[in-house]
Amino acid sequence: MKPTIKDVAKKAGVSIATVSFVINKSKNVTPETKNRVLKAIKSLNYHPSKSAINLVSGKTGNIGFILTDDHFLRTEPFYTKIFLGTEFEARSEGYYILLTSIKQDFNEKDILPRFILNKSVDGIIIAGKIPHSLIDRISAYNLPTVFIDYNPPTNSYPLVLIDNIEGALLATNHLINLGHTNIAFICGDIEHPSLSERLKGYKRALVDANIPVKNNLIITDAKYPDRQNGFNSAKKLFSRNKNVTAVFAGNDAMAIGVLHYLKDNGYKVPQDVSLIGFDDVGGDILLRPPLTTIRVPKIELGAEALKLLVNTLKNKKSLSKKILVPVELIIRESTSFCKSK
Amino acid sequence: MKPTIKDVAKKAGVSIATVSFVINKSKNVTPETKNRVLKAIKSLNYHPSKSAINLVSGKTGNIGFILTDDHFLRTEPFYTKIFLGTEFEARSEGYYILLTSIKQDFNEKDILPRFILNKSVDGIIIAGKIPHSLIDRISAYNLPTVFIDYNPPTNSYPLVLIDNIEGALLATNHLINLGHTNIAFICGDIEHPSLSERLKGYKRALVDANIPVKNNLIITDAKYPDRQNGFNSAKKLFSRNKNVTAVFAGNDAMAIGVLHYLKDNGYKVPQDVSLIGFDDVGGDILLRPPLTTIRVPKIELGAEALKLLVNTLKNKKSLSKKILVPVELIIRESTSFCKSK
DNA sequence: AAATTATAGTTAAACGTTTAACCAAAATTA
DNA sequence: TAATTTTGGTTAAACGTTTAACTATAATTT
Repeated sequence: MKPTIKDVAKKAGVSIATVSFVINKSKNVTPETKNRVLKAIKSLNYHPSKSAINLVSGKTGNIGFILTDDHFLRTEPFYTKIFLGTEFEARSEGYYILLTSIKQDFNEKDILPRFILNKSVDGIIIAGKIPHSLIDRISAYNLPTVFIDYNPPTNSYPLVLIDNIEGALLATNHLINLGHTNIAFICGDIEHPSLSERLKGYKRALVDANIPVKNNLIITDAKYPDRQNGFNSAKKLFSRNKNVTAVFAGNDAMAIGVLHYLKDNGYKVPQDVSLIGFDDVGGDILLRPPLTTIRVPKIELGAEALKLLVNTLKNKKSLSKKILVPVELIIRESTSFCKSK
Repeated sequence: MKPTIKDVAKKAGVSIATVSFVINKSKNVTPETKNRVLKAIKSLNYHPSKSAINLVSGKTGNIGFILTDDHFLRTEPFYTKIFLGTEFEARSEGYYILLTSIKQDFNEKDILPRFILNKSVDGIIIAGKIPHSLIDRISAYNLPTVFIDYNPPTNSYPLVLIDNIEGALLATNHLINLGHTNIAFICGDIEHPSLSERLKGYKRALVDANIPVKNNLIITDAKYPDRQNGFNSAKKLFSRNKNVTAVFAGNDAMAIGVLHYLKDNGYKVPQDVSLIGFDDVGGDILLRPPLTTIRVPKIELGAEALKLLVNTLKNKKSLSKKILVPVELIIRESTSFCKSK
């Protein structure tokens, strides 16, 4: 049978309270007894019962992680990496993560994640854009909540966001520095704050460089920003615009779609068209040429969110912080000097 | 404050035991009192405390799900879908899933998943191939364990496996029926039981059709079976074999790699070469032509594993069952009649 | 009608911790 | 030296359930 604190106490010749004090580093215990207890713990291979701890503390030791299906299953392991970051950080903090996915079109009829209904979590991390109605219903349970890569318009939650503006500036300036002036911007799901910020950064970079912002070089829609969308948008762009020399895609998935379009239509990358993405999902090793992109530290995003949430849980006071994780320009082979001058 | 069973009891005018009996459908309770209790539960929005239940039952209500990093992060959402199946099924069974990833090169020094060390799970599901040393160390904790898509050579665990032989027969016969005779087989990680079975099925189909099995048409290695590997293997195959008219790749990822190679080298699919994969991961919508493949019901794999594990947990006796989930031939556009006759 | 059994419910112990309240001995202060 | 404080511990209550043991009443059997 699993050893309990009683077994440890007996073996060490102390009361169970003392064992508890040793484990939790509270109260004063002589180094001597402390060692005896520690030795007993080790020799019995004792691990405190989570259930018992949870029962007296009123906590669950769990944190819920919510993701939409499409984010979880998308080809590029963007959100899965974020989850990994959270899970990894949770190990050191002693929390377990309950991952659940919800349908992207979650509606009033759908039932909330079970861990919320059953109050089996101490807090929640929500990664990516989720429907409004869901946010409202979750907030009714007022569990501490942290959002990753999504800034819900209504409420003021702690946030862990990508420095999208900076990234977009980096990307656009990179193209400008290479001599490009006919720089297109392609992006789906433009209602998403992260993506609309990338558009904002793109525009700002152009303005700063005294390059006019042309609307026919900007292809955006509200559809899911995946490869297919990138392909379609590229088609739209190039069919009415022959002199584009560089494309900044809102994320790598769309950039890959653009790349497919360009290849299919005889454009050479980067000789004819430079292409830059965003995210650095780097899944597809076969991609030729390797994609220049803006690296988003995905593991870190997840880890930061967990830290933020744990802080909130410990301090009780929600510090409503907003963490902006920095991005980095990764130059590979899909961008080069503008030749068509 | 969260309502407890006491609050419900008081509100319904019964003892807490009666409330418990109502919840657990045990013992006799008059429909009348039952309704009173149910109404009280609803009006208070009462949810039993997991911690308390776990404490008295000695169970945790959690199930651990172990996956290697590369499986979790691979481009094709194969194992992620399996996880989704498990998680979904767990909802109806009332379990929570603790997902953790381990390094693919997990070794003696690495520490076991926390939920095992802390005994925070009632059972474990392991998806995909994992290192031997890990299996041994986990088995020391003798937690009920179910394997998905991997049959560890040493021990006799309950298994949920893909019907790989049947799938390979289906795939190869499909090509044979289209008139192909020079059918190649390409696959990495051939030590993996699932993949070596696909090879076995390939051979059997050829033999059954009186087509000689030629070793120079079989390209296998021990590397991870991803797109890159498929690309490399195709290169190897076609550089020494010009008359191949059909390729059966061990999984879709490798098939996609093969497709890339073929496209890059002027082969038309399916006009020059028919190509069939396995898994039906169907991630990459941009893939042209759409891949004929063997569909593996991934969600079902995960769900079956959970059911199997829960049964084991409830019956106490490990029924050491082996579930073989059926596969299905999905004909798309990457295969066609053999023209070179 | 008496004896037995089934039904519907209650009481209280147990699960494994944390922690407030307590206490004796040792150390410090006056 | 006596009074006070600190140190190093113990005892026992509490957390929210389940469930064995019990009881009173109703239903059934003889």
